[in-house]
Amino acid sequence: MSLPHALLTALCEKAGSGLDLARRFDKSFGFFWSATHQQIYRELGRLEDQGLIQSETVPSARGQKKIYQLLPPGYDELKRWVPLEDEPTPYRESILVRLRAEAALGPLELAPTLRRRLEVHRQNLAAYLEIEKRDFATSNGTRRTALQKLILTCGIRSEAGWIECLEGALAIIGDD
Amino acid sequence: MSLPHALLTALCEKAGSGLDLARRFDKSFGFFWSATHQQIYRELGRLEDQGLIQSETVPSARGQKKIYQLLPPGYDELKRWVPLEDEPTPYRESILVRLRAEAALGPLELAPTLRRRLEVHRQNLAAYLEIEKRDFATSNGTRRTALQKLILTCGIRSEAGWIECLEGALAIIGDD
DNA sequence: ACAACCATGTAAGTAGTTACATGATTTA
DNA sequence: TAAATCATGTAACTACTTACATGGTTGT
Repeated sequence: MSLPHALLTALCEKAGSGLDLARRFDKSFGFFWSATHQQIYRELGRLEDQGLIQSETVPSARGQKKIYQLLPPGYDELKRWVPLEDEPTPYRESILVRLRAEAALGPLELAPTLRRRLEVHRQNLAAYLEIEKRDFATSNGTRRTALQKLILTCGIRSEAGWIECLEGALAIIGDD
Repeated sequence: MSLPHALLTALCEKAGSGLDLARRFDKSFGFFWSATHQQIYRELGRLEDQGLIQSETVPSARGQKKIYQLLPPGYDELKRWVPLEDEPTPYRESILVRLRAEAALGPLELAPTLRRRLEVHRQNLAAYLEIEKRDFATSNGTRRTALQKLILTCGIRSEAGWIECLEGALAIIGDD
């Protein structure tokens, strides 16, 4: 439900085209709000209809690019939204459902699936640590960078948590 | 997308009515797959149509209860599903979007919202620790209880992670 | 010429949310 | 007798996913 505000935030940081945004959502931005390019294009259209952002068609490179930028009303909307009450995202983790079913139904060859997930989270962790080293090497900068670093730390902690959880599960179910 | 399998797992553990399941999903089960009663009733209907579960209408207490139980085909379907490839749930955390916007737009009275979220996660953590103390006091039981404990530990770690993250954010933005 | 990529979309389907409806039974 | 709780649903809506469409440009 906060896709529009995620996009406004991204555009506030830097103007860009739909594809630019899709790429940012695939990388760093997508850690806290993932979205596909279809969602992004549709939502950019809505935000422009509402007068919160503005596009400029640029006949650059290949095809035609539409560079979006934040307008003052979009700025205001974002400021209004930020301090609103916030509910935790409903938790839905299919891997934990699988583990619970495995607990109830006995050995079911779940180990390969767990190992694949483990590999994914190890790679995520490595990527986040790389970003931390590259972008936040120098300790405490501004309030802004401190907050950005905190968000990254949150992601690092999350990935580390998954790794511990999955290693623990593999230790219990063994190699089936 | 795994609501049907979450329900099959819950019914595999113990038969029950729609309301029973809704209550279980509000408590322990909901930690790894949350669902509202509307979703649950609809999905139970579908699962019965597919012949995976069976209901027996019991004229008990108030109203009429429909007790569902897992049928052999439901059992088989669950066994088939457990070891399938599993993708991480797309990450969507509006509070992190708010923090990122706060980083970009300067002080915006976000502290009260952060404190409310912090309180939620402290209560969740306390509840999980209570369950751990109550249900998993004795160390290593069966494989089954070891897995259930692991899932709980995963939840404890997640809540502890949020608490650290939110305390860190409050330390940076102060009391606005 | 053809593959790979840039760039923006449409269409159809599934999953989840929000609001409301219904009726019975216990408790105050 | 009114409120709270048990118990099961329907209807309408929004968000997200999956598959496909289109057309231009660069590199081989």
